[in-house]
Amino acid sequence: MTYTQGMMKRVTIKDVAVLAGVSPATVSRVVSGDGQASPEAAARVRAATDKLGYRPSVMARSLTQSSTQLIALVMGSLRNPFDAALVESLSAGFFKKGKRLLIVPADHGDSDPGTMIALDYQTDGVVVAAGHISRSDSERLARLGIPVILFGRMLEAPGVDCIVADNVEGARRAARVFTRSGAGRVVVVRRERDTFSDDERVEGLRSALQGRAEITTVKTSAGDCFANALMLLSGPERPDAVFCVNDVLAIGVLEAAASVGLRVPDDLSVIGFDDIPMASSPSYNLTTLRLPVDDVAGWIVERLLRRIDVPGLPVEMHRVPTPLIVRGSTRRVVSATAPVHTEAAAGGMRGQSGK
Amino acid sequence: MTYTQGMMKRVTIKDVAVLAGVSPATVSRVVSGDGQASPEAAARVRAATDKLGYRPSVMARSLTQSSTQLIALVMGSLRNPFDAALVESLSAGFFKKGKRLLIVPADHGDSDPGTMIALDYQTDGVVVAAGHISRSDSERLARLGIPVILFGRMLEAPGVDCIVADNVEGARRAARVFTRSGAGRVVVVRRERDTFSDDERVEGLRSALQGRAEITTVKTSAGDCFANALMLLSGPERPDAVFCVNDVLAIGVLEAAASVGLRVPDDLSVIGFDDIPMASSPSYNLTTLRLPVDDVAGWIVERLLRRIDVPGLPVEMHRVPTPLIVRGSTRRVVSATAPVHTEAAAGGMRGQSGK
DNA sequence: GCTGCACGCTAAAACGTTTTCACGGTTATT
DNA sequence: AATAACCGTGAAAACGTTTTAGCGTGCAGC
Repeated sequence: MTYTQGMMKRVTIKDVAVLAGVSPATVSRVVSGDGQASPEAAARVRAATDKLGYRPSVMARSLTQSSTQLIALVMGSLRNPFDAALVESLSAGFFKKGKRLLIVPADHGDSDPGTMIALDYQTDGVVVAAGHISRSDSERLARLGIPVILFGRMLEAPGVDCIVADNVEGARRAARVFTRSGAGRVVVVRRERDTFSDDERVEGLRSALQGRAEITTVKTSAGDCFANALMLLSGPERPDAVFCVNDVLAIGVLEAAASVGLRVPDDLSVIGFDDIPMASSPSYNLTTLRLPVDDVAGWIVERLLRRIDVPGLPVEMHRVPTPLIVRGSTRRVVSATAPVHTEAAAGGMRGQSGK
Repeated sequence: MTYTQGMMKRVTIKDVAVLAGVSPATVSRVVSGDGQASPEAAARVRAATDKLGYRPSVMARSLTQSSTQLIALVMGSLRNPFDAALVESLSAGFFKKGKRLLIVPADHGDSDPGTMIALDYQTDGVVVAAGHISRSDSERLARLGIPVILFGRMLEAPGVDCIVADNVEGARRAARVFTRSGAGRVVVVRRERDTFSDDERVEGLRSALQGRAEITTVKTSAGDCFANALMLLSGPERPDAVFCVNDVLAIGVLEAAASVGLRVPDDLSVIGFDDIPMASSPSYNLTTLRLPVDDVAGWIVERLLRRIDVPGLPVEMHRVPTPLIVRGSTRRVVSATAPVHTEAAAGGMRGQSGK
């Protein structure tokens, strides 16, 4: 099937103007809504736009105005469900506010493609959801008045707001669970590449466990986690507790434990981080530190819009709480003090027995 | 910490021109690379751009040129890992070709926001990865010379290329596995909302099983799948085979089966669709029809770029093969004729061992 | 009857590019 | 030697908007 080659010209403000019998300026004022126009002129213009199906060109508009309604989102792999959920939530949040998301894959060879694209397209803002932004780049953006939000990492730089999970406190909660259940040998499973958040989580656990348990660290990719955990759990010095810097790794460990016949949580406690949907599935039932996606996305949207509105705002470093979600991968202990979220099981009140 | 309010003006082609001692036209020619310029002029211009950190404004450029290098991606929820992987793969693929992805959340109230945004931003193309595009909208885009790629659904419309999994053949392969293992009661689990692909999959299975098995259909959301499967599997008329329109649902069924103590594949065969990474995890080990993400994304990228280059191209309807990946959730039978991919158990060679 | 003023509108400038046109100066072709 | 082709360049137009400046009109206040 071929079709008419008649690639029609775009309908412009001029077309509307002649049809409505007014000047382009008047059309602009009616369309953008702010200027003054007589009711009958406005009516004629509206009729014309409807008839022609006119839509203003953002490109042309952004030449004279400052705003493009575009936000650059620097994102990495979406293989981790948490990241996928974050992108989805951000996308929905910004869309509702009339902002559009421009995807920039991180780590694609070039240095800081986010900055480049933010400049090329005159983005209203930049959200760095994965990867990093260099100080010099962020300063360059700040100089142009383009605000930046950095997730998962702290950076003290002008025009850069940061939002990071409360990693240390989360890890401390995990440590408390381990010590209560009398874990003596704890293994920390983390990603191969060191990130700010992973460092904080591991360091938080280590300091909280100081002297109470023997700690060893394993680095692995998500893909190899199962195999590595297999070796670890079938070796001579088997740990009795494993802390993973995210749920995906934790699930790999759970798989391995099941595979070698270890009973969880009796023989082995496992705690993850993020609370992705899979964590609560019956076959995993993973105790974890929740990193509330929608809260994160919500804060980012609010904060960025706010900063776009009022450019002078001092930067903010936001910590989002990471409540402990107790499930079946850790032994239930009587909690004396710590406020702990538990999940109401179908029938009975699981846990909750606060003293 | 406050910073200098000095929101510097953007450095424009004029600034470069005066610094290099040439006209803006020459700068443009040097920067865009195609025009003719003397070596020494080019050198001076390049020195100037480097010194000032000049980047051309895509917005301004797109006024005179036709291209914005922007592709609108209409996407839905990313909760299904397949969709997340597709978005990631598309993003990487287009980025490598110099195109940027503009996210448009589908089903956000407005009718066809994809069309709107494609018009507003003068997108070079539109990829509909989730949801639909109406015939009138696609025709409107075609009239403006904006090509559309539709994934997961067929639409005969000018300027719209379609790519769809070979659902019927995939479902037929599943049916063959079921009949070989002597399944008599087959349940089809599908999503609540009917989609083109789901319809094809279900219809494919139904027609292939015609008269050989009793088929009933269950509709469920991913969230309720476990609960619904629980009821189904503990009821009186327990099925001996379940076909799910995607892996996420299949995993819910597997969870439920484990929960009620059914042995898979002895008591129950389960087949999914997509082959998401989780499907090959040891605790699920799901037999499924693979929908190869990277092939899909690759085709979309190639096709869209091709069509942007040569606008007159006749539309194409592409079917991507859906090989059967045999794993542990179905009984192994001696295959006489069908070419079947199996996974090498120990080594982890995915697929490849086809006869 | 003037002056001053708000109103509705248009003409024109501005935004930052690319592209067309024209113009000298070389170099190649007859 | 005359003419044609070509090359590098700059001035200016064009792209589709918004915004500023300005121009009549009608109206209130003296």
